[in-house]
Amino acid sequence: LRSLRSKKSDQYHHGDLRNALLTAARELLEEGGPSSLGLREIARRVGVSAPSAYHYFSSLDAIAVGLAEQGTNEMAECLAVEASHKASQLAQTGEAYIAFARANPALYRLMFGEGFSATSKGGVAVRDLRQMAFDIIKARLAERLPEGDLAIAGLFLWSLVHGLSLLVIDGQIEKKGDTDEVIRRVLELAGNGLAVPRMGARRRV
Amino acid sequence: LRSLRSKKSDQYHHGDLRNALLTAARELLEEGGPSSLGLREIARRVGVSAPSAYHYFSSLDAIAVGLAEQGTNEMAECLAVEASHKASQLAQTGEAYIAFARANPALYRLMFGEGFSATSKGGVAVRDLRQMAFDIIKARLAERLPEGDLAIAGLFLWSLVHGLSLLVIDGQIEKKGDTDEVIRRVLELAGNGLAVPRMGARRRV
DNA sequence: TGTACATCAGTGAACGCGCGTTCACTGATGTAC
DNA sequence: TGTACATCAGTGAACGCGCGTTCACTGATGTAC
Repeated sequence: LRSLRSKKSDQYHHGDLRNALLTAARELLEEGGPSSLGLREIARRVGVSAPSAYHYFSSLDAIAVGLAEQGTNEMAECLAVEASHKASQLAQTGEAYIAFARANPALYRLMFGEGFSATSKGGVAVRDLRQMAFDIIKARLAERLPEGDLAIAGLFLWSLVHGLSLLVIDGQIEKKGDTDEVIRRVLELAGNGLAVPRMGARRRV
Repeated sequence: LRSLRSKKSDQYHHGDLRNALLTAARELLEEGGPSSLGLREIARRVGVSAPSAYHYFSSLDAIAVGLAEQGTNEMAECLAVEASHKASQLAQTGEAYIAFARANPALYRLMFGEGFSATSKGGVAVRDLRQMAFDIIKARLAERLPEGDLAIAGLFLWSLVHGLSLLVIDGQIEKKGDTDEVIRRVLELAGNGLAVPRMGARRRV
């Protein structure tokens, strides 16, 4: 490709415009949230006219779906990392999940439909992507739980990490205390439950 | 008030325009999601000119905050309902929380900042409202747990019901099975935890 | 090596739209006398 | 009971804006001969 040979950026043919658009879109997304995504602004950042985007995406919506796809793939990679101890694998998966959301807060929200209009077909495309993420979580759980409990246990764990991710992203956790430590302790409760402490089973304080 | 005496709706002075605007805004919100809120459309629905709204709200953002306030108050009422059995109070509070979100999905999302631009001051106003909801949850927990565990346990429970609410709202739970039953069983896990089942402690299947 | 040509990536101008907000106003209300 | 008046709720027109998308185009590219 010409673009790989020449660094001159002011040439007529860009050479990798699709990726350049996605990259700019992603920066814009993280700067201003899902609702700030705009085709004209994306093109502006790449230094290209707005209509040129239509050679690669059929609409602004399609760009957003492209970002969500990127996000899903990256998240899958993060969750696939091998745990260092088999025993704490679940907690580590949960932490990896939340770490991804914290590193890409607006992308994470986009992946859950924020910014798509209620009528857009992008919204349903994104829902299917989410299912992939869920399947990964369930696969992790399958190594530890009987199959009958899997659906409910998976939903339980997904709800927990999803909710916690959003609360952390929203700045809703109290200031005091290290955030990583707080996350670790909340996930720990996922294993133990909230039941009134049984004798001899002291919870860490 | 004149409006309470007369039913003629085509009079120059509306009489209760502020509430009428909020009501119309709320309907619009639930129809099209937080991003569909528009001052002109709200006024249109009430049958009033757009600028008239400025007698009651300083901006569109202020209307959205007004809706979020309504939502927070209503949610607080839902959570304050006395539990029928002391033992299952926590689960019932969780179910009430999720029931509110399901009944007012777009309002619930609005309460968590969706639809506010990243730079708007409405966003921070809404965050303070959320803290109120959290304090109620913690107050519920305080009746069952030692104070030292309260912050983490509260965050655990809040994360779980928040995440589950959103997943249900988003239509992300599997079709098969009654949704209420699924919610009940997930909340049940909050008490028991995911730990590998201990002998004699059979989980319902 | 040179030239004609098909391909198609990127352009500039324009369309139509609806938005939030401001402004000077008009019309209804209730009160003071 | 009647009239002048202050108040202020609601209006119509306009401003300026930026958006997503379409269109006919232009300019660079690489290939076939």
